[in-house]
Amino acid sequence: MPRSASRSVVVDLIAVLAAVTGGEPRVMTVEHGSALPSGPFELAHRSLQHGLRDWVEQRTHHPLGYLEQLYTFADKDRAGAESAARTISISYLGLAREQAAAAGAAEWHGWYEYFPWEDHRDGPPPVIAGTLAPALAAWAESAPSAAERSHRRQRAAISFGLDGATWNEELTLQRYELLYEAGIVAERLRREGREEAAGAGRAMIADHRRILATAIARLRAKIKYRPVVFELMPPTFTLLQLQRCVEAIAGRTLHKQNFRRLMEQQELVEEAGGATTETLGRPAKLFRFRHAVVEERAFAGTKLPLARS
Amino acid sequence: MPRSASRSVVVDLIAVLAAVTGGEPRVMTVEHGSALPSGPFELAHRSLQHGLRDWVEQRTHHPLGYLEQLYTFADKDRAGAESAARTISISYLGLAREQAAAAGAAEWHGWYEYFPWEDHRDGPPPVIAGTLAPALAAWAESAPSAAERSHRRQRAAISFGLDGATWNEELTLQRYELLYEAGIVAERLRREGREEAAGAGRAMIADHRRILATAIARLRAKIKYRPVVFELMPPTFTLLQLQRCVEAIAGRTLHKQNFRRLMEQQELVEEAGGATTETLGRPAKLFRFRHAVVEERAFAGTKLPLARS
DNA sequence: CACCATATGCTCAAACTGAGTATAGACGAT
DNA sequence: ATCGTCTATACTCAGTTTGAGCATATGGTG
Repeated sequence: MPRSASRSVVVDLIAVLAAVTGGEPRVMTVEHGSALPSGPFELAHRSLQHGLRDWVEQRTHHPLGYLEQLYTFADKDRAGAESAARTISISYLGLAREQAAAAGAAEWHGWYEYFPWEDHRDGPPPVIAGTLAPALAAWAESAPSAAERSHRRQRAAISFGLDGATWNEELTLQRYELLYEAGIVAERLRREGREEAAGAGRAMIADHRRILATAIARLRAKIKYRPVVFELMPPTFTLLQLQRCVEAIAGRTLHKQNFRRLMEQQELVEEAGGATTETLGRPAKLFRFRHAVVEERAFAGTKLPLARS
Repeated sequence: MPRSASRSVVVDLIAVLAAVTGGEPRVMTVEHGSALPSGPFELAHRSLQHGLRDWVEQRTHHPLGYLEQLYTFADKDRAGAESAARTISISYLGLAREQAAAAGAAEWHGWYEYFPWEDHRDGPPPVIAGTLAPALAAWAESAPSAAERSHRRQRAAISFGLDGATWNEELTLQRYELLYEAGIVAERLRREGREEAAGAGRAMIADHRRILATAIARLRAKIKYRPVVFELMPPTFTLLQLQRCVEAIAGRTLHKQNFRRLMEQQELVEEAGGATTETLGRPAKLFRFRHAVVEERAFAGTKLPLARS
């Protein structure tokens, strides 16, 4: 593998900016919700991270709390027939607070518009049993061999929690890719010049919806072992607001008492004094995030059965 | 952020190929251990992943079990003074089996050569107390303000498990970056034209050691919630061999009985029949990985306190 | 002032985890 | 032949964590 320069490659950045407002997770879009914000890779910036941060903060007029690299997409056929040149897209996931999301002329769209099957907060959404499950079943049956049919059925069942399998909210990307492979989402049909299907969520240009699926999957996984939720919250909040925010992202409901216990025993929050009066019922205490713990503790991932030293 | 093409960008791929042989984790290198294998981004391949896989398999003459994208590095000053053009490096982490690692003319180096402070299998390595801790303390004391001094001390203590803090094996990248910032690793000193320090591990060209640190951190985290160890094992193995492999990667020892229980209750392995005679003492049963479980189960990440539906 | 809605606290059993002790099977030395 | 050593495998147990219920506090509303 000799070292030689490969030119004529276009590099751009794509940002998935997420916020939770009014109990709904939203993503910043352009082109009336059909694309994620993107732009050329600027040579001027010291680092990718800095360039993107500057650009985002300029656009939202608010500091951006959290930013991490998501994935670099470079498959040959990802842009569809639209572009001839090879494009590499480096995507980032950013988290913004409520106020930031509300302000400015930026377009924010609820991310379940694009993935209606991902919101299980009120139980399994009807689109699964009504549209997706039958379409996936048809796709499975259309396989050439019996082995392949069985394999497809199993993949569909595991991804979508069918046939008694339990729903796993972290499989967002696998689910989207399965629907793409099965020809159920519009992006795939569009590629092949066919009619667009209804009921499989709102489409985006190129592979932007796949990038959004990647972001959702990453955030759903991350929220469980790093205290990133707080990047989405206002300075003070009630525990229920915090729980609602996690639920919005995870797309499922949590056990209230256990969620509280978890927050308290991890010492991630402290009372900020005061209480909300806006809500009905007994007023809830206000809390704030203990920034100190992030520094004090190195948030470990999961555990291995360690031996004592 | 108008759409416009940015040319004159060099894109290349860097592979971190890991294997565990003889209880030591190793990484494939070129240039006598001073660089990771890399090459230009080929436009011909259908996808990044495919291109890299072909190249690696050609080189090692063995199928590559696992391959995932690691990170895309694009900071302006990462290549040092050596290169004028802006380079983007897309790095991948691949796992190879023992045989693959042993065969061929490829150079494999133990990764603890580069990170001697990361191997805690025989307790905290002497290099920490002997070299790193004093150097970090000096660096902390050299800070201009008291607040900064205290902050530096805390960072060092948490990263390296000093002052009673517990060692967290997943912080490999943070530790390397801290040592870089403190001017303790050779890469930093080299940049500034100073003498190279001894005892802080073997250096690599450009930012290759940082990329290796990223790979180690990722693998250490991943091994806990995805069954990727098996990609490093031969077809059949004893449970102790499996444990030694995990220990080699994690850089710490595990509790034997609990490790076994974990393996068995997760049904990740099944008896392959037969036993090893090579070892002293009672022969150990041979096991094989149950590939089926990967398909059957969607390996969830960590847990949230879910409510029943 | 009863009632409603939400917040917060308490309890308990099932599951999981860390870690110890005991037994089994092969080999070599006495 | 037997004993000791070494490793593998099995059993046990207490402390902790988790899932989930019930109970009580505290405000507003009719």
